[in-house]
Amino acid sequence: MRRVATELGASPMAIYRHVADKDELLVLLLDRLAAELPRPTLPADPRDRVLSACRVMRDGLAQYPWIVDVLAQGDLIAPSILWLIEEIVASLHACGLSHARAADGYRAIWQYTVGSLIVQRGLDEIGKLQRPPYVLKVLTSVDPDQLPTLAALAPHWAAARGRDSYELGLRPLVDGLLTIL
Amino acid sequence: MRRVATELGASPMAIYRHVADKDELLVLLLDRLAAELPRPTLPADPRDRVLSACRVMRDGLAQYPWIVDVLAQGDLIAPSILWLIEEIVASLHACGLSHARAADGYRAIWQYTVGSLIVQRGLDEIGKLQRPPYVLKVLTSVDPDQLPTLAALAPHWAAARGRDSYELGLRPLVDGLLTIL
DNA sequence: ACCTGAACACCGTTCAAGT
DNA sequence: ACCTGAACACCGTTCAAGT
Repeated sequence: MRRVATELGASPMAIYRHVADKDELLVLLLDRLAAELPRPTLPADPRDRVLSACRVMRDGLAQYPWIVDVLAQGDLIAPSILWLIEEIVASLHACGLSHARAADGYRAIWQYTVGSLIVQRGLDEIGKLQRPPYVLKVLTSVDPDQLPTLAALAPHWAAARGRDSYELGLRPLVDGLLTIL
Repeated sequence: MRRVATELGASPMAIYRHVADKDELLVLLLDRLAAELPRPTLPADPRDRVLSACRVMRDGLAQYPWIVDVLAQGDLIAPSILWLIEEIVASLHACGLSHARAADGYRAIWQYTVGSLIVQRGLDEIGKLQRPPYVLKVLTSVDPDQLPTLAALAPHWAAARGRDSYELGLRPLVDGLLTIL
């Protein structure tokens, strides 16, 4: 709030005439950014449509690193992004899922998306600080006798850093959701 | 740091003789909690073993709400929990995944787990505050003409609050990871 | 070797006062 | 109707000084 105020050339309290608290300002900001999000034409195939809509959601949320902190607080949604959620649940439904399963499916996708964004942000922050990642150090210096598989995976962790981490689980997750057992 | 200090009956700066900064204290604390985690006997079937190990990880991390904030910072790992990660990647490997795919699979599972914990914590916080959830209000008051599927799902969101949100996507995700296309 | 007190540079927010 | 200044109750952390 103080930083915004000085950037506006006003006192911190001037903001509180227009907004109840920090949370309200963040919802308004989030909603404005959501409204500016492009609405790309999505594939006709419902399964591809789910995947594409998810990627649009992820990319939109990944645009600003502070959004993740807001999402982590929970109970915040941008009304002007509802069309995207509709797109996802409608496509899940079109894939043959019941309404109940589509709702659960969206929740699972949402959880995965939030997690991916948070983990990615963490990696980016470490990368910016030029500090060697502690997680990587621990994972690549395990005792091969005690933890053989982990030791064998050592070279894979560093290689994985670069690739898009969202795709890793998105396809499997959506595949799994659409495979009714 | 100040709260810990007063709880110990010492000055805030006394802590800094034993620990470099807040992060170091948190890793030590996280590692101690991880060391105390029970090591249950996991199912022999590798697929069930993955699922069980994931649930142990989730339950361990869900024990204290502050852990989520620490994880959100990124680049923190408790060395004394490596046996569980070994368990997961070894089981994925035993299911037929290559080392590279097992590493990617673990990352996907990790992302989903972090997301699930964060979303769940958010819901719990709102529940504690007795405030009616804003997300729920928005989702259950959509225009049926504009967003028909979302409107049809309205009753499902409230019902979903109670159930365990981790299970929602864990099975589908692991199923999807183990289904090589 | 271990701890303390004062201080710095931050937060979000309340409250009374100004125009 | 809109804004300001001082203040409150917090943070993590530095730095010099104490025993």
